[in-house]
Amino acid sequence: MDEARAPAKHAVADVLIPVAVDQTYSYAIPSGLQLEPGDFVEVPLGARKTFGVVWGISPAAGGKLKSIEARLDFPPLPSKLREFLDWVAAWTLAPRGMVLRMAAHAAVEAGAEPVRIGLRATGAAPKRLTEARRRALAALPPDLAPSKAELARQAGVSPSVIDALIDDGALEPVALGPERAAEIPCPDFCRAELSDDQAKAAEILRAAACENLFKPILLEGVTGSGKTEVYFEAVAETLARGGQVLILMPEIALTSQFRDRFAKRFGVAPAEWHSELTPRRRARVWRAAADGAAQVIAGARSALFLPFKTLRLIIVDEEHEAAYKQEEGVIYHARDMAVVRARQEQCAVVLASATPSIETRENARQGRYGYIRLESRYAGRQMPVLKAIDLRQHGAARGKWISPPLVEALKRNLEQGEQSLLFLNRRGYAPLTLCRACGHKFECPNCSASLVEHRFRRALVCHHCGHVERRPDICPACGQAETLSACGPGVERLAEEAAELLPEARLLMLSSDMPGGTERMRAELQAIADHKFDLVIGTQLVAKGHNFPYLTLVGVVDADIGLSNGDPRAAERTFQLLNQVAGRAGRGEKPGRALLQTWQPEHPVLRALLSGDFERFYAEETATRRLARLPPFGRLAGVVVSGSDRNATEVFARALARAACLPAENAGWSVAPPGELPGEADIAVYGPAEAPIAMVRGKYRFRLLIKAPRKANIQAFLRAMRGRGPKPTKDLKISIDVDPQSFL
DNA sequence: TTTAGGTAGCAT
DNA sequence: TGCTACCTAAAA
Repeated sequence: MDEARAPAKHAVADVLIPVAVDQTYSYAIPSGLQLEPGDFVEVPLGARKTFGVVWGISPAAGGKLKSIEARLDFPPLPSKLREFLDWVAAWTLAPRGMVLRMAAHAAVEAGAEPVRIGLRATGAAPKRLTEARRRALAALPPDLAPSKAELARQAGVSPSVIDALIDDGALEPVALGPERAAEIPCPDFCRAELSDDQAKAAEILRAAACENLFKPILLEGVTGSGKTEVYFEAVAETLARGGQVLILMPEIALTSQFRDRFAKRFGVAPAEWHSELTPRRRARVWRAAADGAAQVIAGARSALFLPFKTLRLIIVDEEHEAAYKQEEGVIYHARDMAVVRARQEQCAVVLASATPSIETRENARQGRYGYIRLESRYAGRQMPVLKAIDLRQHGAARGKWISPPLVEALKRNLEQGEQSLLFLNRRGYAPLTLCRACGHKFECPNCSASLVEHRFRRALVCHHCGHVERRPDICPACGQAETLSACGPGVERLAEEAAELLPEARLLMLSSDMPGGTERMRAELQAIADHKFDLVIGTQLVAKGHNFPYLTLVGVVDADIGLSNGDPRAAERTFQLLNQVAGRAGRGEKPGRALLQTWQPEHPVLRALLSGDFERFYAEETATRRLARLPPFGRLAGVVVSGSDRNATEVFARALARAACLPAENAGWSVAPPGELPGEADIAVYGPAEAPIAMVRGKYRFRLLIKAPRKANIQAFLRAMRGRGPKPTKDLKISIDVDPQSFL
């Protein structure tokens, strides 16, 4: 057929759109529109319009297609990022559209950058020179032009004075360029003095950063060993070579002290990325990542999806932190995905921690990751001395929680003018409220967890789902007054006790549910660092990230909390947390110590912390993890759900068993990695990576794979699910016989 | 994720 | 019969 006379055929763009579908949609490319993969476009979708990203271009196709409306003015998504997004979607079983949304939303949500208008003196004198006008002109800087509001504020005049000056022709508006999203860090601004150990470690990281090859490295160093200074050297090296650096951090609260340290080393603060940024700022940082203007971005887990132009180094700080798990929407583990992204970009990735996760430690041991260790504290500082207080011998008085030896230590520390921390990882006043007359227990109506009394708020709160109710004065079950009794300690109660014991101490209680938000939290953490308090009582909030140079004594009120809650990671988590808390002591000039109140000083976690023999702990814990096996299931089909969140996983396994009309005992949960699921179950159900399941306000949301030796098992299972059991919801997505690949 | 289009339940 | 709340399928 004569090409020239055939009806005009348009090339077709396969566009990924930010909705919960996995496929790309095909659109006709209008003639005259040049498109490349990665380009942002506007497309019609049903009754509305949305943005999308061109994933591929094919020559032409039959059928009627809707047409692309326009090419949007955003930096195109680099191909490596597109591959990464595809990979993440496949791994997490999330629709690719949702992964795209996560990565591109920031660019689009803020809309067009508003044009900034500044003011400049024309040189012409105003017709009338009042005092206010004189002040306004005097406040005008010679070089750069401020905005109208800014000038009015600086001169202390009302904006109408400025307007009048513009009308008079004394000032003229000028268009200003967009605000800079990032300053330029200087690799040699202020080199830190490194110890021999640090220098050696830094050299290895620097070399890795130069190679332009995928290289994961675990940087393990005791609290206070100066890991940050060490990886800063790799950052400096990367900057010197013109590459971009991503520094992932678990919490935003961390960033204020971190940015100071960064600024000290590199002259300016890094660009930041986290959920508290305004949409406008986010859009700017996004662009700055894409055009290379932001050379270093420090951010929370979602920074992993920024469109870096030349990403050459990723740091995952505190890699063991559970905050790296995204548990809603696209469910992923940012630490693992950081490794994947590094592979995609062929660059180095440094996982830093004092107490690495079992997985990372194991990867290092097997040689899949490089391994660097810093054994001693920086600047000759000593590690804190850890001691157990055996509660079987030195129990606290009835209704009290601070044991005599700890009371003694706190008093002495106060007398010496030094700062102490009492740590209890339990918010509120008391974890349990009972009626002494009838035994009624206050439970959450949604999740049947016991309600925690918050005395300051005069409320009973469910820490599981957020349910709040007023604390009644009479028992709702038996109607008697004054019989309700608070059982067990929370930080509020501990603060009460401490205030009685040390009335003259300047005391601060800190927990994440205090009103005032991040702002106030930061101020209070700073006040602690400035020694404005003698005694701090806090939850794990005080354990993370912040340095308190005057803190010399840490008292852990209940070192056993969390050891027996059934979570397969309980031991690991407790070990990490207690190490972090204890490590707060003695970071300044004076040596520190930590006293751990415990009922079980022989527990492997306590033993490891007290002896400092982490090696043995890791070996034992890894072995335990490997051995985690399910009870044999006999001839009946069983359900196994794998994942590390014991609560959600187990609940879900049970729900599935019920749906499939199986006895509850045939449901189990496992922490085995997907490839190593125990063989006993006829049917194994497992989710991707770390977090197959997210619990959303009492409902469960599932993304699943089902694996079974025989297809008949699966069919029977599905039939049972569709039949008598609870109806699967739309959140229950089941795909069959798909094996997630190992990510390395 | 968003939205149009259906259906059940209930008041008019 | 109209209205709303709730559910579901489809979006190129």
